[in-house]
Amino acid sequence: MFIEIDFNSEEAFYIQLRNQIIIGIATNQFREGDTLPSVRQLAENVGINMHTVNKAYSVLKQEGFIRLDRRKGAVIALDADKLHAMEELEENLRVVLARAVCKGVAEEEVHQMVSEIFREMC
Amino acid sequence: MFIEIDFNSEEAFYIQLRNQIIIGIATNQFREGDTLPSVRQLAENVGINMHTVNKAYSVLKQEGFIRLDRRKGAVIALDADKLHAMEELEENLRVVLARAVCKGVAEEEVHQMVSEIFREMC
Amino acid sequence: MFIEIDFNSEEAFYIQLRNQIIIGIATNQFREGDTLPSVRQLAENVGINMHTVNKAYSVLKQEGFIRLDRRKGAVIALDADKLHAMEELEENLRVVLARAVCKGVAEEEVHQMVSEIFREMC
Amino acid sequence: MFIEIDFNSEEAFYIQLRNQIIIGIATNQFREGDTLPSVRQLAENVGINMHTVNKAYSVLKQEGFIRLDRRKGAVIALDADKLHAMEELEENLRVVLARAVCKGVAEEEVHQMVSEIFREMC
DNA sequence: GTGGTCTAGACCACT
DNA sequence: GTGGTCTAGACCACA
Repeated sequence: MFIEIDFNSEEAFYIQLRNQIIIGIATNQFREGDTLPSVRQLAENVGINMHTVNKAYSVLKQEGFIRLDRRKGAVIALDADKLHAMEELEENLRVVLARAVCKGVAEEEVHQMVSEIFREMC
Repeated sequence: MFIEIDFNSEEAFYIQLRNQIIIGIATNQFREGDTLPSVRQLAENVGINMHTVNKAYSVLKQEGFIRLDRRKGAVIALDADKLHAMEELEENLRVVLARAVCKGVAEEEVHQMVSEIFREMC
Repeated sequence: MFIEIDFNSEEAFYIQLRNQIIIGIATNQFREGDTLPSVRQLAENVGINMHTVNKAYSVLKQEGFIRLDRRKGAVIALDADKLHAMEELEENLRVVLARAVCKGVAEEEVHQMVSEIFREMC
Repeated sequence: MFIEIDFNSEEAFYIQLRNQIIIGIATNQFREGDTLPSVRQLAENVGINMHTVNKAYSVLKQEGFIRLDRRKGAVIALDADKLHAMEELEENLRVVLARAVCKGVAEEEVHQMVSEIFREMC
């Protein structure tokens, strides 16, 4: 899977990294049990510092997307705390949709977009 | 409208402020042409620094939700750059939905949640 | 309160720092709502790097001893997840007592030591 | 006796191994003079590297729980340096109890837990 | 002035 | 060779 950092983005590198890995999992490019590259290796590949990758991995662990195995490194492992995920989703959606609504996006358009994104995933 | 800051949140105060105001607009608590409270007044009400409110207003202006009028202060004024809004929405949704999908949330559940949020707005 | 780092200890600086702060809370030298020194200030006082103090604070937050307030910095705030605390305690005690038992320490001696330590605290 | 490694634990494998063996001794599953499995065998059983088992045994020796015999391998042999054990115990207890006290555990509960653990041992 | 982020380099513990 | 720890210095966002 390709992971790329946008060096001009506002978003912190470790957040970009985190998001791309999560999208990678959602699109089945990474599967439960797969191993992520070592911090050093990924850092070199994308051209950022080892410690920044480390931070991304720590966050992913804390958010329940990976676990850190001393032998294998970072392994995809989803804690299925769906209740918490639903709450988080709702809070996120509320903000994201509010922005869109203000700019005139219609409910139907959102539903279409959701369907489209789901087609890419799964 | 109630605006409240979570002082322990990870999110910067000015981002919390911005988000709540945008939700306020989407839920019609603020309408096109309405005036937001003065920087000083809002700062005092929610218990944060004037500079922070100022920053929130600047961001809102830059993102096309308000205009700053010398006499009236901050006035709700939506630039309806829908194309840009759609692109932004898609990018945001992609990350937000990926997180949910990983934790086992189903497409149907997302559609329901979207509908529910739209019911609260409009 | 005095916080001191033993530069010859096996234990990581940030763990020493964490432990001393926890003991400080247990002995009422820090009370709920008190503010810890800023990372820079504490780092200078004890003679270690700012980032190391930061790490200690992060761990304390994650373990539910402090919360990070953007205005006030690190504030003593105990999440009273007693159930989890009891489990953790039992696991810790099991190891600590096993070591003592092997070396001939008697149950009565442990009870006395526990009582003594509780007298220092509270 | 069952020895099991938690590959996702924060704790180093050799520390986990050491702790479990010490608990094994305290609970009389290993007795003075008994022989521990060979490094190679134990490594294979629990699924870790020989070097790691070796390290655990070295630490156990250094801490006075076993001696390493050329012919018999690792033999349970407790140096009863009780004074040192008491000091170590106190230091450990101070931290462990402080954590518990902060989360609202009462002295009485600790005494009960100590008694319970002692019942399992001996 | 504060913490957050990023980089960088070094050493060590662990596997 | 891997991650963990520590140090250090720089810049920025935030309050």
